[in-house]
Amino acid sequence: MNYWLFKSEPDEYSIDTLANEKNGFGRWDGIRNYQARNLIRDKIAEDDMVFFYHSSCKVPGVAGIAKVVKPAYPDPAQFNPDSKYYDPKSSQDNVRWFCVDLAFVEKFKSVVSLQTLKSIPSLDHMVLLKQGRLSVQPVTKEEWQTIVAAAKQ
DNA sequence: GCCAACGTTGGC
DNA sequence: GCCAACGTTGGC
Repeated sequence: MNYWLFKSEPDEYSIDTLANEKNGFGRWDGIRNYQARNLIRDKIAEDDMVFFYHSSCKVPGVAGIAKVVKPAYPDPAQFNPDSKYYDPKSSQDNVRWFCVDLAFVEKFKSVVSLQTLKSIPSLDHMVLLKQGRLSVQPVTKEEWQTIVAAAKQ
């Protein structure tokens, strides 16, 4: 079982949005970056655990936990001309983009802010702090446990 | 709103 | 295959 961090702008889709999904899961679509695509297509499996990160907002940071309930499948938005995620270069027999389904697990009492993450020395090498822009990224077990512990304080 | 740090595109 | 121009992300 592996750990990941997924970023979302809470104005678009927040941990509360996921928690309130009627069917109990939400589709994580709209990934249009090859590095992120390769991770979800090739590495992310059912039951993997995900930190839900809020970006581009007042207090950026980890807002809670989700879980992968369906591994990678073709993102329908790439075929939909009305979607902002439409990709004319994609086709059914040449699928470019993939999505996964996530289920809500837990919302932290308060966001573990980016500022807090930066202040924890053992997180120095986190991808989040090294490569700020990647929207889907791996988290080590140690990093996972450190951040969960910080959330419980 | 600014801007650094990327990623992508397309001419050559 | 190089690289300039452009686009995007995301913290501040």
